[in-house]
Amino acid sequence: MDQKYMPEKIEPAWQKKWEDDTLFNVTEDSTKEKFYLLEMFPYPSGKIHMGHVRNYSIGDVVARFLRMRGLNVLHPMGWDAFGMPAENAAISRGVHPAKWTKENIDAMRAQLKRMGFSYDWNREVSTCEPEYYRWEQLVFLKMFEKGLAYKKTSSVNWCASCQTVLANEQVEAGKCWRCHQEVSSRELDQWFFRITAYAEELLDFCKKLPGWPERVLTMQKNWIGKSHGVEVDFPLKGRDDAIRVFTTRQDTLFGATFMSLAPEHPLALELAAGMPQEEAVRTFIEKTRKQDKIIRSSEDLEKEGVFTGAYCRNPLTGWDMPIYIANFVLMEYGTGAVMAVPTHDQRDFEFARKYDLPLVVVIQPEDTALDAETLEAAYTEDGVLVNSGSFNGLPNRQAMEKIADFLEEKKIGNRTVQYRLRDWGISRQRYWGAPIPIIYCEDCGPVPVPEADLPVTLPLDLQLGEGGQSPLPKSADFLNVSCPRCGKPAVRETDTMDTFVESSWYYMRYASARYEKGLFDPEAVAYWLPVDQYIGGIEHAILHLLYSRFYTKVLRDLGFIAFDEPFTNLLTQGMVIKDGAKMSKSKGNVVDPNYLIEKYGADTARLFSLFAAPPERDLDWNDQGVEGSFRFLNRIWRLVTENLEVLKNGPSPVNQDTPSQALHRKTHQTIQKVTEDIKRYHFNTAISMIMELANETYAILPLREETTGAFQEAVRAMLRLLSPFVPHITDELWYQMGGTTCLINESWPAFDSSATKVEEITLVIQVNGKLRDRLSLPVDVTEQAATEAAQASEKVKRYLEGKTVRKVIYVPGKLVNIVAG
RNA sequence: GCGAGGGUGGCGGAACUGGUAGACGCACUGGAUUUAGGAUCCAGCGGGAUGACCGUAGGGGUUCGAGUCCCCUCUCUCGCACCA
Repeated sequence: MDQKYMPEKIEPAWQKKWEDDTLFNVTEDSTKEKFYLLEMFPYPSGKIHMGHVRNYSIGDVVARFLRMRGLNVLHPMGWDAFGMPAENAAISRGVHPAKWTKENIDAMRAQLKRMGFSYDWNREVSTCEPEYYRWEQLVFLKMFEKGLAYKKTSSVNWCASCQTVLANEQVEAGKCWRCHQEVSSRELDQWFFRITAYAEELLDFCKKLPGWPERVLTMQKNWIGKSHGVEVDFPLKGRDDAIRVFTTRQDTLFGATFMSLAPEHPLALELAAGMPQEEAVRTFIEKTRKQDKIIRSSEDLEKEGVFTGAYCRNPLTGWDMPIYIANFVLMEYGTGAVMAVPTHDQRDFEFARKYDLPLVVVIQPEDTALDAETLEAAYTEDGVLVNSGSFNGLPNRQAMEKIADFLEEKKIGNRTVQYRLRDWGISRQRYWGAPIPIIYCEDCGPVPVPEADLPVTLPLDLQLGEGGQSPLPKSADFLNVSCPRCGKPAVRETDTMDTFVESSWYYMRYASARYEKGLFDPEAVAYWLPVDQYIGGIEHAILHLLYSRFYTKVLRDLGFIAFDEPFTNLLTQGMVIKDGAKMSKSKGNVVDPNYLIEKYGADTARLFSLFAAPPERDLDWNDQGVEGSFRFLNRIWRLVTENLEVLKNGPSPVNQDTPSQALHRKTHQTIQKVTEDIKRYHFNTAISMIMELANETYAILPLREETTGAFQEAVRAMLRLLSPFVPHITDELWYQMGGTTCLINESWPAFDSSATKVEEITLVIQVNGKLRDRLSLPVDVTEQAATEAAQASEKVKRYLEGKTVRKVIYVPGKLVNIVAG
């Protein structure tokens, strides 16, 4: 009696066999073409979710497919194991972060294995292990040496609920990216990575990453925010020095009527000193500095300022310009000083109206004169220069160049570029992270930990504080050391590194995960890296992907590696949606992969997540759709098990009868289509083509002597084509049919182009572009014969009645269009 | 506001360089089988007054022919947003 399809029985058995046979473990092999396929590693939260199932199913199809095509495929998995949820669990449940993390990793590893993903587990990496982060500390020291890691006091983003600092990239619309609480600002002594030193290269290589989605490159480009402009000196009245401003609108220079300084500008207080305004200026500066950073940089903040009492001179007009302190001017961008052109900048306009400052129109539309008195908003469009001395009459775009030339000639200013990108703040006032390998000595200042003393191990015997504060500053054992330079008592840095540092290089570690002599074995890295295909969520478009690109360039410049970009091709998969919303606990629309595996098996979970939508789009989860995928696998199961005797024999040659030839053709068309579709990551259409093949294979039943060969061929191809998607059921059926090798070690089926050829084609006949008939004609029909056949058609004749044929369009193999009127 | 990407049956989605719109699946309808339910199998399934018509957000254009190319409008999603 045939056995029912019971995934819960066969799947674990195959997973065990794969593991026992170390089927997925790879080594460097210079005789084979390598392919490094990587999916973003997960944070070990304890359970996989549908996003993981989808991400890793996509990756596994590609990995298994390329393996079958003969490539040496590196497909590793690991854990982004540092981070706050571990600390939160420690606080709420009293478990140590290390224990919590380890248990979660064990649970998730088991789940991933239960999904049947083809990872080389020998290369598993967990970033919270000293064997991993010690190399990150080494890189930190090298960066420190080169000035790429440095410390400065600055106003930083502070998340009160997470009790730590956030990088600019980790603040989303004023809220913490992780806990979504309001972010405020604090003055803190922080470590930074000098990512701005690579701004130009990070931007430039956007053009050199053709394998990345346009969307991601655009987001990175916007984030880096390069703008071209000029720096201009405005001489201070009564002093020898000048205020330097950055502007992208040098064409409006003649309209600059006052100056705005950031409250943090070094000259702010100095200029007001001794003036009647001094007290007002001091109060204003204090007030603004106390103000929340995010509120301060939001557009709807009322523009406010205060006059310093000082003046500078417009270098082109010679006018005296009052100098104001303005709350909307940011010290971190440009020079912290802005020349104010109220007629052509909306912010300056509002400011000028409020404080009754002069307005001068210098650009206006070609045919309309603007009146500064009655202007209701700044005119920011293009136009022609007026009130601008010798530049009058020039279109402003041209004037930009001319004025820039003029400024450079007169040595008043220089063309320059500015970036929006800021340096990456990596200090975190957290416990569960990689310690920053620095020691503070009263005499020597910050001293790097000697390389020989690495790693600086995170002590595991500490208890977390009540409010989530790091226990490191209170741990005498950790804290107290002697200065490596002078030997005097000193203390360790107690901040840990942002976890994005770990994820910036884990993909290199996989190349030689157990290597003990350095970050990685240079030969292994030279063989495997860069990653050929990276797959992950779009939410990392800026954060992780920009940091990784930066870190790669740093490692290159430190001499560790020879490539420029870490990920040659990037695929960003869409979210998993249910009932119109992203799956989330708060929405209550979460589907647990465990439940799916129990009810339908891993193969169904994989199949549905690949079939329901193309990878880049959001996937709408539908329980009935899952049933459909399960049903399909049952169909495949029965197709094989009910014809096992026939399938065990053979394969015998395909007969020449019509049904056999039709199935034979469909088999080879399917091989061709599925191969092409997997190559371009159109898994949903690949699967639907296999479904069609299954339908046609069923249609040939019941088997007769002469159709056996075609049937055997179709089934054997079908199982191999399906195996990257649903590896368990296909291996099971393959072995039942007498196979002795797992399908991942079989070769991918080749298609016979002569088999896909047809003798007859359906030619579409149109009259004036409208479909009127379909004719079955030989493939090699001549244009003349096709045209004649078309005009002979009864259906077509009716439409031609009373009309003259003016033209006939013939597209070989497709259609005949008769133009008549 | 700026930038990017989308709008195709009841639903998820197909359609390579312009050439049969709606593959495949879900849901639904009818039938077979069954004591019944489920499962399975067969058939149908864009709309419509069911032979000549209309249909890919709406409007215009190019073309023998447009979901696909061009222009305008609407709409949704995402990213950035006082960056001088």
